[in-house]
Amino acid sequence: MIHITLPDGSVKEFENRVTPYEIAMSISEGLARNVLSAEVDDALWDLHRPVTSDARVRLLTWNDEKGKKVFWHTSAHLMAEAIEQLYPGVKFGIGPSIENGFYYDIDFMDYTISSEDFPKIEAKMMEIVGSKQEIVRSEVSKKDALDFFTKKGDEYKQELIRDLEDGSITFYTSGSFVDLCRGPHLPNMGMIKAVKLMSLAGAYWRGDEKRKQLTRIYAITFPKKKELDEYLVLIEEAKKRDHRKIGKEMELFTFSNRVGLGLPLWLPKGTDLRRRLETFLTKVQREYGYQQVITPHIGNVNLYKTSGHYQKYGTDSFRPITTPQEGEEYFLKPMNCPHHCEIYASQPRSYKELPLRLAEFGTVYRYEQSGELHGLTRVRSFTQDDAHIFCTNDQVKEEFCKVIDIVLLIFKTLNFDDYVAQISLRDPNNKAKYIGSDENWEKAERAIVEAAEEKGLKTITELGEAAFYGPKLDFMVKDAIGRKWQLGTIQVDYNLPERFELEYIGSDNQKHRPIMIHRAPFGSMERFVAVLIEHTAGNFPLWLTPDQAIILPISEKYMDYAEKLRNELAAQEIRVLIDDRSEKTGKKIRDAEMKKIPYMLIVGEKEANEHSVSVRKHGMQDMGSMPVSAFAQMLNDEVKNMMC
RNA sequence: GCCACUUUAGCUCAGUCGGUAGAGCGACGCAUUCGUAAUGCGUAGGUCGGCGGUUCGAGCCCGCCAAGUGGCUCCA
Repeated sequence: MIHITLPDGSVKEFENRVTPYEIAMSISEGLARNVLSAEVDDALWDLHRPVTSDARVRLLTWNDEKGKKVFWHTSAHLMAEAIEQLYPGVKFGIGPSIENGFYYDIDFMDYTISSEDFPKIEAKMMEIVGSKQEIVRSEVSKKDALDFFTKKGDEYKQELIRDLEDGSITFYTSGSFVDLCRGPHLPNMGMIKAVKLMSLAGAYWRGDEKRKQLTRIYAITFPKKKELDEYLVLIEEAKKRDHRKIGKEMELFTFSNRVGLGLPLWLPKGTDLRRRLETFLTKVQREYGYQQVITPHIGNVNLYKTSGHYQKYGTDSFRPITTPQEGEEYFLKPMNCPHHCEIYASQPRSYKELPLRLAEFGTVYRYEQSGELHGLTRVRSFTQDDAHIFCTNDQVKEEFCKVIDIVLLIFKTLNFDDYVAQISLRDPNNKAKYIGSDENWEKAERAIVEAAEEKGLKTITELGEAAFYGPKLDFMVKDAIGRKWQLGTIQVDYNLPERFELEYIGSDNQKHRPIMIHRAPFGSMERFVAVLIEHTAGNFPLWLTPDQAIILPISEKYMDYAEKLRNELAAQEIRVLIDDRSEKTGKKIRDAEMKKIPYMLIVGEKEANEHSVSVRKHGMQDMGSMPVSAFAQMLNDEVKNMMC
């Protein structure tokens, strides 16, 4: 007898072997129909692979992330099988499941393939699905595995096998298609009811730029046709939130080839919005004891030799600027910290001055490969809401807490609730590659972990992701189509204080080295605004939006009143426009709605006589009329309530 | 930078078989003076991304280049 413990704690007894499928059957037929895979003592398991000893078993369905992964991984095999049938002789790299679907990297040899071939491949996949072929797991020896793919002539699989341990290698066979795979898989392809090939991309074998580029096909599958349709609608909706589209429509920013790639031009309305964010943060930072500084956009090559960036990145960055007479070399600044270090070093510092917090909205320039540029999220010129905190070892934790407070205040003010904080620590097995003493690192890492904990952040911890100069905490959010971006960042740095020989005089009258914390709660203004646009779909909070209200006169007869009204509201710091076109009210409302202006003020004879406005809120119906003063009060109250 | 695709009016897009370009929105003008999501009529606006080739003739076919999009690699 063996004992199977289910997630709810119940225990079932079976003869000496049982498959997860049989376990599902013993619970209900419906479950058995829907179960995709299983988890046996934390290992993923094929449905028909027997369990032969006591174990904890969790049955996985489409509703489990892990169940989806198995479903999509099997789908990758399905796609590969279809492609092998259509293009005999192609070679396969890897084909994993991803967050939404899966991909397969394929060497198409002499075949050329484009998205026009997708329907053909999809049809072949559905044909294979129709045959409901079973998927069979087999354990093979390393030698047999190598022999198989040597014979097949697939050097990519051979390379993968060479890195594997003998005795742990498994093949999965479906129809004529045999693939090296850890599994597990669906018991048969028949469960896949809808397939869609999404896109095509080049991908270097093993992510190495120097190796061959394979063709990556992204695709997704579903157990129900309806779910595919819903997914496609979701993607269409997400595209409507794309900050590049909304940024153009709302006249926030633009790009010009003549100015250069990846160099954003902020239009008046976008600048307006950005300035308000900057003013907001500046005010918060003042309360937190920051001092504003301004530094130039370029720095002498020696600055970057001192900082170490020249040695590390000099050849990858923009080329230096050379002065005509003296031949001095300057670089566009790729970061603000070296300049700020020199401000710190400009005078002797006492421990009584620490923590010293220097803040700057500093525009930096970084070379990014042309193919990598993307709207406002990946550019070559951007403005960091940068600050550097110079403090003692003992102050690191408190400073971290305070910065987290600022980030959370911003997120709360802007209703960002879907973020993850990533703590990046040292690789414990390779401490040698990091600068700074063991003792300091441990203290700083502990400080970050504790600070994140105290602030109740939802965190993930990544070992080995720390920069060589210190551990860090990054705030990650997703854009409209699910891509993850780093926004806020807090980084401890032992390196620059060392390189710039920064010092302070302690209470013991001895010289000490400060610790530096880099931090940017927005990250960069460009990226933050991009994410904000996608987050709000352009419906910015009232305090941020470029235009808060628009006056819609019923006819030209009420233009005088509209003008008077505008002046009155503008005097109360309300940003208001007038639609003075000779259009019908319905048309003006429609246009104002589409421009996402929060308040529409319809004025005609009645309002002019009463000194009132008829208010319509964006996305809502008529709110009725109210005195002008009441409207102004309401607006200002709304703004006040938004500022946490 | 690499792979694939895309590029037609300010925007969104159509353009058949190769025969010198169209729509809607927007802009402008005229009429209309209007009460909660599109008033009517008219006008202007295009070296069809650029350069070269094939052809009697190229938006359409071919080549090169540029930019955009989706990825890869990288991101101090």
